[in-house]
Amino acid sequence: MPDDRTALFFELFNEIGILNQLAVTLFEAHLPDGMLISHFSVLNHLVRVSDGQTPLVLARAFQVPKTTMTHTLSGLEKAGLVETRPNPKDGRSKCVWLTEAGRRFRSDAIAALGPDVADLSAQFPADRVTAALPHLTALRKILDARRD
Amino acid sequence: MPDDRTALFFELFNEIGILNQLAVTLFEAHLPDGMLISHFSVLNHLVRVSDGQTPLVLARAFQVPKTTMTHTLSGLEKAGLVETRPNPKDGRSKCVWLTEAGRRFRSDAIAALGPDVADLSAQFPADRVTAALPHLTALRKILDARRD
DNA sequence: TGCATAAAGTCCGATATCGAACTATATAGT
DNA sequence: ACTATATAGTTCGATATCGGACTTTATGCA
Repeated sequence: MPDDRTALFFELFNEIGILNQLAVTLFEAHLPDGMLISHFSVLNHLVRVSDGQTPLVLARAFQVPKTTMTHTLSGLEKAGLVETRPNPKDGRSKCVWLTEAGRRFRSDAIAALGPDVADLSAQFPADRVTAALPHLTALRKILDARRD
Repeated sequence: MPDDRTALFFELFNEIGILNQLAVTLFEAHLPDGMLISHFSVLNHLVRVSDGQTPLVLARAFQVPKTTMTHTLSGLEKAGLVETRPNPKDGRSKCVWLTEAGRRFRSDAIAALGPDVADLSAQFPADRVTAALPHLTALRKILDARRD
């Protein structure tokens, strides 16, 4: 009966999947060699929110399994973009800190993406972003809460 | 200077990435054993749009590399959900056709997802979907056109 | 017609992702 | 304090994804 509604949600998620695909491809084209969106996203998150967070908190922020976050962080650490220290509050845990190189890498990446973003925002004005974003955020929170 | 705009787009794509993650996880939880969203999405596309399309057309529809589509289709074919026949118009090419099992699989999957979607649409009404969707579609088309 | 270039699909190698099982530490209940 | 259970993180094995190279067939141009 609410087959229309089902179809509507499928269409939404389909569109989200394709957009994600396109955005990842676009962004990764401007990142150096082995760096992926997953790496950049974590660095960006650490700058925007704050560093010193634990891997598990980061995994939850991006909604990826913790094994995936372990792998991503090990790549960042090997590249010298983050460093980890024991969590003083919890012996099982670690905290992830940005290095200077990590901050620089993030800045450089943003600068490299600048022209593309400028181009994009010429065709897709900021007010359309701000029109769509609250809906997406709301939906994300609902899905997030369901995942219990 | 338009650093705000850059940040805004990053936020949008970040939200899209997380939503994609959540949606894939939610959907795959209801698919049988080895079946993934990639498989379901292709079946759904073949039903909604039409079957008989070539792998390359499908790859473009989902914005994935053609090697990925080859792999996904081989999984579907091995499972007996699609079959391929030579393209009568082009000797290099094949056409992908749904089997009865493929149509049934897609129906069953949708039925299995029904309760979740119903649940979701109770919390996130259809008009919010229809409010957000045109923006996403427009952005997708812009990104799509850029990729030349 | 013949030849150069492009396009469709596959194969291969590298690696990102992820679930399951494991280790070490914390927490809760008695 | 002691034991049972839960949690943080890693390791391991399987596989999805993807870029690059290759094969085969089309197409464009002389």
